[in-house]
Amino acid sequence: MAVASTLRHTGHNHPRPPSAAVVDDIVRRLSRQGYRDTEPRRLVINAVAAQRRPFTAEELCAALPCVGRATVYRGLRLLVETGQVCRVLLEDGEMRYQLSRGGHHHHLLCGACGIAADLEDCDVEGMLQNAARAAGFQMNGHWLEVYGRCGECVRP
Amino acid sequence: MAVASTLRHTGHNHPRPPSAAVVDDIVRRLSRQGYRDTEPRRLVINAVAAQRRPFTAEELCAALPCVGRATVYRGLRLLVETGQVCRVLLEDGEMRYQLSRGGHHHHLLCGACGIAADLEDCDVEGMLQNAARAAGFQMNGHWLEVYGRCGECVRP
DNA sequence: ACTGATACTGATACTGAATATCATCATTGC
DNA sequence: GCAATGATGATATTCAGTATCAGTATCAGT
Repeated sequence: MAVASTLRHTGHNHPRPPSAAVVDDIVRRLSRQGYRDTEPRRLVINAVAAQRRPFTAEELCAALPCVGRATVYRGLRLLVETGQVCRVLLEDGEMRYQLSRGGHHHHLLCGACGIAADLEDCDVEGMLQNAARAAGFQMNGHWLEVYGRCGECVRP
Repeated sequence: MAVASTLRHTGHNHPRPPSAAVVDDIVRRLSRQGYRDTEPRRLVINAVAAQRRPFTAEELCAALPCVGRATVYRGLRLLVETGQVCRVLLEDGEMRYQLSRGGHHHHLLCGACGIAADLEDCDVEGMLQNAARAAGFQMNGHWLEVYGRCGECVRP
């Protein structure tokens, strides 16, 4: 039902060389939880860290032709479950993924170039808590995405 | 990747008798946009209006064994596109649908019984506008879902 | 270093939601 | 009524995601 949105793919669109430190960090955190350090898994993490914008599981598969589909999907799911990758909901309902920089945050999603920036220092929680309580509802969590145009795409 | 959540299905769970006025209203609005008034389509609208909680397309198909699958899917999509049915995002990422009572609003989603109440009178827009602008972002829209427990499910 | 328990991999098969196709039918404007 | 055309639904198809399972790699304990 979801339809891929047409994105204007601008210059800042190349996969970035993933910093080894970031990848090592993730592997270490997985290790601490009993997950092994394998080459295919490192390849997946590497590819995830190389993405510049929210990606789909299929895109990851395409970027990793030498890693089995099942392994890519399992690796991605593991990263989501351990909170190292966060889900990003596009305006049309499509679900994508992105390396999480940790902690609770929301995304500013540019409909033109597809970039997702993090929105921090925003106290929606408090406001929502109050509004929910007023409706006799006990709030435990929320999901928020903000759509629009990033600075790069507004100016010209 | 999304997994169906286990819901405690409480008493307030029967499909409600859909008010003919609501259905007629929807049909009239579709008519105004050039869509025909057909029996299968009315059946779909009827079933949508009868739902007590957010539903999936498949649930709708199951509730309408005498209407073709394709027709159910087309009907539902039409209602979403014309803004008469809104999408509801569950905490686990599953997408469901619900009859929209019109206008922009957010949902209070009970993880226990699955009910979705509307959250009104909540000025997240303003706060988000400011936060986005501060980040050099031009906000055009947003998606917000609130998760927790409804009054019914908290009390006992 | 060796080894055994076991977590991981990946080719393949499978599932299930959603859509495309297309001959037939129903609705609406005239 | 009647023609134009939008809608229907059986069927085939696509595609993302998962289950299976035999074989492999990893790592803790020796």
